[in-house]
Amino acid sequence: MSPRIVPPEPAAPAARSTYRHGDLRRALLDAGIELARDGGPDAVALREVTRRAGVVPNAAYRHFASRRELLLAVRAAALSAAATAMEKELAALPCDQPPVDFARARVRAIGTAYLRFAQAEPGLFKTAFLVSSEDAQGEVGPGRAGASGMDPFQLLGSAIDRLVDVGALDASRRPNAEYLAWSAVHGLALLIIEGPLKEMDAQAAHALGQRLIDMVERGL
Amino acid sequence: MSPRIVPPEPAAPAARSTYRHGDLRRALLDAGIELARDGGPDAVALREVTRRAGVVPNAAYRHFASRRELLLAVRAAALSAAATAMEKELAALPCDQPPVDFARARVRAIGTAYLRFAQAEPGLFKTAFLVSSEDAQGEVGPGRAGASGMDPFQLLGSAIDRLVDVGALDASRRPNAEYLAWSAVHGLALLIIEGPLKEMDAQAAHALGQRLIDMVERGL
DNA sequence: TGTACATCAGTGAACGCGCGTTCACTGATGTAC
DNA sequence: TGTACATCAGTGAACGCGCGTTCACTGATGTAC
Repeated sequence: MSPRIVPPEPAAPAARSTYRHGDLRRALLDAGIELARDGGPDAVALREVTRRAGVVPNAAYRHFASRRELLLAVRAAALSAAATAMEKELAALPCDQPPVDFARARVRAIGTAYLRFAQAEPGLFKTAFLVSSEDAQGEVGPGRAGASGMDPFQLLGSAIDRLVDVGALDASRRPNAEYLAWSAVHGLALLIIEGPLKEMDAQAAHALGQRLIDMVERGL
Repeated sequence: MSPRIVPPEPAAPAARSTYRHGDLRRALLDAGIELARDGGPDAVALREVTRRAGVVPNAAYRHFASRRELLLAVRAAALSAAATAMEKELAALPCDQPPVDFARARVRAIGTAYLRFAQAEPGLFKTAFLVSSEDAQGEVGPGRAGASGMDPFQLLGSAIDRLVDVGALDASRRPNAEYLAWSAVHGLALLIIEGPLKEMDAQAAHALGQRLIDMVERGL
């Protein structure tokens, strides 16, 4: 119908009626999250993000000082999503059990959620937990947290604290214990999403995850 | 002295007297290993590799079909280096101990070597163990092994087999046990070289590594 | 209620970068006679 | 032992790509009078 030859325009952004965008920062962030979801942190390219938002590349600089700042914002969102997944897993636990069991179950739930999140959202997982800490330097703030106001690492830390409180973990073993637990699930998550366990089906991976968490619980 | 103005030539490659190179494949591979050592797998760029070998970019195509093939060769070398580190750690173990202790010590030694290798050679470690398995598809062969003829994964697998042989691990727990052990050290290695434990000094990291390996031993 | 103006979000064009890869070539080497 | 020739390792030049970032601009918005 249209006499104009339309150049290839994959996933044409919703045409703006106004000159101004409305909420470009949000749109850029959403596009960044989408890219991270599909391709991990390396896929978050400033140019592609603006393309998806239907805006010229340098427009991003009104909202982010650099590609790095955009990536950190995306990473915060990914951390927040992970925290939310953990909170959800925690909320599903039955409360009517002995405190020791409950405390142990909480730690298990966090590990399980970590592994599930890695499998369900490998791109976001990598963005949240595989960006080198020097790239992410000096960024703490909110935005990384779930509804509880805690980020994933804080959730794990407080669950392990509780283990000590109820007497399920000797206080002498407490220091750095979160890194031991985290190491185990972190490593398995990577073997599953990028490593030799990639071909493993979700069910078998979940079973292996539970064995891993058993190992941590027994070994901590 | 020279009247010619020499353009900036960082780390000038040894000038060739002959037209032919001699062993360009080896030179490219060595340059690739050096780049991987300094910057991990992403740093292995075909152009930079040829630059360091003092050769024009497309010369690489006489020896590698693509950048990917070069990277796989570098990765094989990195795996081989890791295997050698493990063999060295194994060789240092005293043999005059009960078989159960010895078998356990072997597994510990492999984990310890894995963590030491990660700390000593983070770039090579990432190249060996962080390249996604689909990027590395269809590449097995030799060149990944140490003197024993086994690659790192085979070394771990056979150490765990021995645990079963001497009765230190129930056969029913054997399947996939290597992935549980691997997960733990893999995760810690990453937390140390790229994650929040980056600032930890080598000594503290080693101590934490030993605690982690204790945990695995107790929990397997 | 209407006009002048400052603000500043998004435009348009361009920069230089390094990358992987392809092409037709040249010239040193080693082999066959 | 000496020459003709095939092989093939490395050259030279170019391609198109996508990237991050900078510049001077334009035009819609909201505020002050």
